[in-house]
Amino acid sequence: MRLSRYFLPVTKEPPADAQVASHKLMLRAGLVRQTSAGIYAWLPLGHRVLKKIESIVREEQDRAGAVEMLMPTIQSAEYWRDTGRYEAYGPEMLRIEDRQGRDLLYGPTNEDMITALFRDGAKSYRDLPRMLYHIQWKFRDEIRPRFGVMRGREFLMKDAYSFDLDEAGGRISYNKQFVAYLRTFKRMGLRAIPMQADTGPIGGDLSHEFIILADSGESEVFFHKNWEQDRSYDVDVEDTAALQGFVDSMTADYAATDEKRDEEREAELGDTLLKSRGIEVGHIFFFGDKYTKALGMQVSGPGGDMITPLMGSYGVGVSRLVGAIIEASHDDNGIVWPEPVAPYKVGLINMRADDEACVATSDDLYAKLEAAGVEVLYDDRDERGGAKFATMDLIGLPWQLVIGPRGIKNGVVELTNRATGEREELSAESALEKLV
RNA sequence: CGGGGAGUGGCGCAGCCUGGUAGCGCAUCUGUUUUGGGAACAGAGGGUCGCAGGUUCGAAUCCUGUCUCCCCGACCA
Repeated sequence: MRLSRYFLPVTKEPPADAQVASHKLMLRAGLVRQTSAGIYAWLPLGHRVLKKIESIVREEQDRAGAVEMLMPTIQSAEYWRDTGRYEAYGPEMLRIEDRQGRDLLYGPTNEDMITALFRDGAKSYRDLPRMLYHIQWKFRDEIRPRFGVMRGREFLMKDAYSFDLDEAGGRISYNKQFVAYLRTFKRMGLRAIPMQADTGPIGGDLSHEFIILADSGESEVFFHKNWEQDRSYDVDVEDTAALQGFVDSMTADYAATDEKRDEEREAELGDTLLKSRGIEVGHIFFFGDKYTKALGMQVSGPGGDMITPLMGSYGVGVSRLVGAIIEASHDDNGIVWPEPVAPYKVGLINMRADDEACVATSDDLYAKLEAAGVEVLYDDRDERGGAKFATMDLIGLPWQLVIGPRGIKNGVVELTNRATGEREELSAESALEKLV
C-alpha cells in the first residue's frame, strides 16, 4: 500500500482524554477513533491488526477442533428468559425494543443462544462432544468504560462453547482450549500466564484467566519466576493422557491474581515469587449443566438413557488484545508490533520523493515486495525524511526499509529492525531476500 | 449510580472572574529556500465558542435547563 493513497491520520500529540500508553498510541497512530464512550471506529491500520489477531485466534481454535459459526449481535430476550438470565443480568445488558414492542438485546455473551441452538440440533450421544465458536461483537454497558479498547463497551470477542457427555469429556475439552490459549497468545508475541480464577456469576469449578504481563496492567499478579522463561506448547491434544499431563505441568508453577493469592504457597516460594501487573486477555470456564439443564437439553445415550450434556465456555478479548499487545510492546517513539500481528511487515521509506534514483529504487522494491506477497506500507509522500521516520516509528512496523540518496550513491539501502534498533546497510537484492 | 472536571477551527489550549462580536501552538493550503530523525521564512483558508431558552443596547463571557465527554469509586472479556 502506498501511503499517498492510504488513510492514516497520525498526530504528534494524543487527545487529552487518553490516559494509558496503548490508548494514546492507538489514537496517535491512527488505529482507532472513539465515536461514543467505550465505542470505537477501527481505521484502516487498526482494522488490519484486529484482523491479524482474529486470524490467529481462528487458526488455533480450528486446530483445537472447535468449529466456527456466527451468531447475531442482536438477540431475542426469549433466549434469556428461558434461562432466567434476562432479569438476572442487570443493567450492563443493553436492552432494545423493536417497533412491534418485542424485547431484544445486544448480546453481551452467547451461552443462552448457543445452548438453545445446539439443543435443537443435537439429539444423540453421537453428536457429542462438540466445540463451537464464533468471533462476534458484543456489548456490555459498562458503568465506566476506560483505557481505550481495553475496556470498551462494544468489543470483539471470540467465544467458544463445549458440549460433552460427562465430566471427563468436559475436562478434555477444557484442556484443549487451555492449550489453544497458550498457543494463541504466544503466536502474538505475548507471554500469557494461566491463573486460577473465580468463576463468578456464571458458576462452575474449573476456571482460568490468561494474564499477560504489562507494567500498566489493570491488576496486580503474582507468579513463580519459571514463568519468565519461554515455554513450548508442543503436545498432541488428541492424546488425552499427554494433554492432561501437559495442563498439569502448566498449572504446577504458582500464578495468582490479587484476589486469589495463597499466602502459604507464596511464603514457600521466597524469592522465586515475582510480582507484576497484568491484563486479562482470556478466560475459560467449565460450568457443567447450568444451561443445558435450564433449557432442557438432553441427548439419547448408547443404552437408550437420556444424558444432559455438560458445557464449558472460552472467551478471548480480540479487540482488547490490540490494546494489550501495545501495552506489552511499545517504547518512547511508538508502537513496536510483534511481527505476527503487525498491520504491515515492512515500512518502505523513500527519503526523497523528488530524486529520480530514489523513486526508481523505491518503486522497484515496492513492486518486488508486493509481488512476493510481503505486506509493505510504502511512504511515497513528499515529506522530509525526519517526518517519515517519526511516522514509521509511531506505527511500529517490524522492518523499516530506507532508500535515500546517500545509500543509492553507494549501491545500498538501509534495513532497520524496529524492535532492536539494529540497522544494516545492504544491497537492495539482499534486503529483498531478507524480507521475503 | 455517587463524587469531581471539561465542552472555543482537525488536535492541544488561552480568553470567561471584571459582557463590547475570538486568539495562540500544532496540523492544513500556496510560494521560496531547504532535505538522513517531526525544516525555515512569507502568505492564506478554516470556528453560528456543545445545544436550547433567558438577562442585556450588546453574551464565548452572566442566569436556567439540557446533551455529551473525561477522571476517582463500585462493576467487568
